[in-house]
Amino acid sequence: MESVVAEKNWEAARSSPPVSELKPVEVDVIQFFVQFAGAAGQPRSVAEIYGLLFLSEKPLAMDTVIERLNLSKGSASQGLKYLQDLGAVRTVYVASDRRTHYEAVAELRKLAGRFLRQQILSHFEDSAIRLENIAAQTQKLPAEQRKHVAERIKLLRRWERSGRRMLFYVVKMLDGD
Amino acid sequence: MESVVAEKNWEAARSSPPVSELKPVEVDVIQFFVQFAGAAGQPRSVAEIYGLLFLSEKPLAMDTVIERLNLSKGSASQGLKYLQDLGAVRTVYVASDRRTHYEAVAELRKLAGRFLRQQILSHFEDSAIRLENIAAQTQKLPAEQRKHVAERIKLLRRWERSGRRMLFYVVKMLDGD
DNA sequence: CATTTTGTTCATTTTTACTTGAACAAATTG
DNA sequence: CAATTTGTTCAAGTAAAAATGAACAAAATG
Repeated sequence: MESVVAEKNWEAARSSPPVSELKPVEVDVIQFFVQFAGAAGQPRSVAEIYGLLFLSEKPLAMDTVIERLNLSKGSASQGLKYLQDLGAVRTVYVASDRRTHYEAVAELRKLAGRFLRQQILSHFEDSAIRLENIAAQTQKLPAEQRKHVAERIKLLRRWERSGRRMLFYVVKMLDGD
Repeated sequence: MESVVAEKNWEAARSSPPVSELKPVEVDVIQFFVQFAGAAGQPRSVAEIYGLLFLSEKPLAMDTVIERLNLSKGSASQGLKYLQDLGAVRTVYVASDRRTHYEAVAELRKLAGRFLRQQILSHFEDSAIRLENIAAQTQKLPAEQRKHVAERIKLLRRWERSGRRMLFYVVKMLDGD
């Protein structure tokens, strides 16, 4: 019995607004984002932050994110910065509160479009040039090998163009609707 | 002087066919695949194996792969199995050689199609059901929250459908050409 | 059927990616 | 301008992913 009372006192004596546990819905939605982030090669903490903001009715300050998700200051700061750079989160001014508040960008176009551009398209950046360089090396090869290798590299260059075209196409589809 | 001779003897005495170092072109092409694999969340060793086979004129046995890439037996075995399951590599029978030989599947359709199906599409598998479950939970929420949360989950479901549709579309594009 | 070759499996090690927390800087408040 | 709040950075710790190599199994050879 005593222990219960003690616990209650401790609860009551805690620093001002008691940290609200995540509600079941929140847990599930965040979990949903986390699982997707896994597929997209994004760290768990980033997905958690986005999920929390996505479901939140109003913008949240970093403190709140830290408390509700039990994250470290570092992860929260870096994660929010990352999301902001990605364009998945934007800052919001809240009157009479010094702290920066964040809200989720919830438009698939922007979200997916920027993600594809930054995470995937960037990998195509120098690949064309690199393939040129490789193709150049072909010259120095003995005749028998040259033919086959050149063939393969030609194929690679076709793939590169196909991939690029397809990506642009997908991005365009997203933008258009 | 003696030491040099000794080295030469040692060289000469090595097990039958000397392990050929990777040629510059091979290094570059493999490096190309490795960098791409990074973007696609695939392990380096797998990319190396595929790269080597891609450029090889004839199918290679596991031994050769191990020697030329300096891989462990384990990595080679697992990597080849993985690539085979993915459909990126196929086995080839070579007369008068007991060992299994492997060659790269070099058709973008098959390659990318299977990759998208196995690595991405699978993540969409249960997501629809999970979103249903989440939506159901909405009922238990106090009225004020319910509206907003329900809205968000509806949005999520739209995203899920969009993503799915787009993926199917891309896969179809690949198959069709 | 003993021996060698070929290949798989998996516990362990190594490497990489992620997270933490403390030190610091900058802005704000009284 | 001292004290507090807010936020960033980064060295160090932790967890997750990948690679290794030894033990094992299966098939082939002589």
